[in-house]
Amino acid sequence: MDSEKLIPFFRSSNWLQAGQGPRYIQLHRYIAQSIRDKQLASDTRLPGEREIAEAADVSRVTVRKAIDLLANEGLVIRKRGSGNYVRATSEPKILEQSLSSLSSFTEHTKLRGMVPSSQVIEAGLYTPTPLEISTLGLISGALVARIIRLRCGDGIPMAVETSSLPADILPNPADVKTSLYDVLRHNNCAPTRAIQKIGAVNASVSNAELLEVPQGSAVLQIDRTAYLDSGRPIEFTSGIYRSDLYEFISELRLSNDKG
Amino acid sequence: MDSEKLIPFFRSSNWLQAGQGPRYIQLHRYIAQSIRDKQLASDTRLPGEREIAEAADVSRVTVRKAIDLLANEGLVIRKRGSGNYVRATSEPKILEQSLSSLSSFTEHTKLRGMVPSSQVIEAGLYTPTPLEISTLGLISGALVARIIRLRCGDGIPMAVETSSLPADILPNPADVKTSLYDVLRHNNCAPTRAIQKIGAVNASVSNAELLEVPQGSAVLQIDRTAYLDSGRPIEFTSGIYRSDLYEFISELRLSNDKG
DNA sequence: AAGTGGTCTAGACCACGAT
DNA sequence: TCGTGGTCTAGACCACTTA
Repeated sequence: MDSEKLIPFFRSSNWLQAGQGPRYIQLHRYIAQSIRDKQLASDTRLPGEREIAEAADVSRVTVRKAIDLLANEGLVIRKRGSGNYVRATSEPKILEQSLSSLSSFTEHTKLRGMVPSSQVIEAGLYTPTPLEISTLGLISGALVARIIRLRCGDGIPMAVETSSLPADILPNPADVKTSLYDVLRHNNCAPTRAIQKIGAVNASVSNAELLEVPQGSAVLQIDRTAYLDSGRPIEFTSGIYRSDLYEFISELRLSNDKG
Repeated sequence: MDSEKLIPFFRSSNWLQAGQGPRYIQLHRYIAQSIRDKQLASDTRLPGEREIAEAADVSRVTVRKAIDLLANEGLVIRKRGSGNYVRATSEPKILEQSLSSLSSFTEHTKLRGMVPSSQVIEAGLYTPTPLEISTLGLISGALVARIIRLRCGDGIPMAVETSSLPADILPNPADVKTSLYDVLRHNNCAPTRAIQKIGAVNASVSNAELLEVPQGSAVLQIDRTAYLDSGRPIEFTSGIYRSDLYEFISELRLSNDKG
C-alpha cells in the first residue's frame, strides 16, 4: 500500500487551526482543496480511516464526517472493504458545483481559477411580493431589501441572482458592492443553512440578454431560502444559471428497501 | 412542551424490524413517511434528540444520523437551542424530489399518491458509445445493455430515461418490464450509491413529443452513475424530466469560512 | 486471515436560545 | 439558568474485499 506515503499529509499541523471552526469541516476543506489542486490525483487511494485518525490526532468518527462530506460532493468514492478513492473526473469544460456544501459565488469562482465580478442591476427597498412575505415570514407593512446582480467569471456572464432580505437584516441594500455574504457576516447575521430547489426554465428576454444566450435557452433556476442558526429565514435568492457553463453534482444514497 | 405527546410515537416497536437495514435508515424512513402522510404536521416540534433516543431505545448518535437525513432532504429544519421542526411546505403543485436519498421512480411516484407506469421505447444489447465505455469502465469488445423508457404518473408523461449497463450485469434487457432495480435486486447486484449531475437542456423533437411539451421547452437533465458497494460502476442513466412537474430539493450547509 | 468501511454505543463538553 | 442542538471521543462488532 503506497498510500502510506500520504500519512504525513494528514498531520494536524497541516490543517488544524484554532478558531477556524469544527475539526471535520477544516479537515474536509483541506482534503477538498488538495483534490481540486491535483495534489491528490484521481483514483488515489486515501489511507484507511483509522490511519488518518491516528496521523491527524482526531477520532475516527471525526475523520468519517469529513469524508462523508467529500463523498456527498462526489469528490471521493467509498469502497467497502477496500478504501476511499479520489473520484476520477474527465476534465469537464462545465463547472461542477456541489449541492451539499456551497461556498458563495465569489469563493466558488475563485476556487475554479476564474476571476469573479458582479454588476448590480438593481438594489433598493421595496414593498414585498406575496412570495417574499411568506418565504421570509415578513410582518404586515415591513419592507424588503432586494438586489439583482449579474455574476461573471473572467468577464463571462454566468448567472443572474435576485436576492430578497428583510429590511431589518439589510437596511442599506446599496451597500452591497460584491459579496452579499461579506456584508451579512459583518453585521453578524450570516446564514448557516439553506434549502434549495432546482428547476429548469426557458430564459426570459431580459435574462437572455444579460447572460448573452439566445432567448428561450434552457437555463437552471435555483431558488434558495437561507436561515440563521435560530431558524429564522433571512434570505431568499432566485438564481438563473447558464446551463452550458454550470452543472450541479451530488451523491445519492439508494435506499434499496428490502420491505 | 406538548411535543412530549409524541414520545410514544417514537417507540422502537413502531418502526424497528430486524433484517430491514440500519436503525438510522429505518428511523429516517418512518419519520419521513409520517411527515408526508401529514401525521406529523408542518411546524411540529419534534421531541429533543435525547428524548427520542430514550423512547426509541437507541443512542443519540443514531437519532442524529436519522434527523441529518431528514434535514438534508429539507423535510426538517434544525434550530439550535430550540429544537427540530417539520418544515412548513406550501402544498406545491410541483413534485419535490430529494437529491440525497432517492427511491426509484416507481417508489417515488407511489409515495406521492400517483400510479406509476412505464413504456419501453427501446431495449437491447448494443455496441457501447465512448461515453458508456468510460463511465462504465467497459473492456474492449464488451457490449452494453441499453433501455429507453417513458415514465408516467397517473398516465401523464413525466420523464424519459435512457439506462446503460454492462451486458454481464443485465444480459437480457428485454426482461425489464417496469422496475430496473427490481431486476437488479433479483440478480443481487443493486447499486447502493450514485453520483448525479443536474443540468438544463431544451427538449429535443423526439423527447418533446414523448413528454407532450412544446419542442424546445426547458427540461431537467439528470445524469446518474450508480455503483455497487465494491465501487464498480454498473449503471449510467440519463433522464429528461419535465420541469413543470419536477423540482429537486436539498439542504445546503454554508461554510462561512472565518479564514 | 487481515484489513476495510459501516454501524452503534455511552458518555462528555460547548455555544446558543429560551426563560 | 436550563435545555437544546453541535461537536468529539474511545471504544466495539459486523459485513465485506482482498489476498
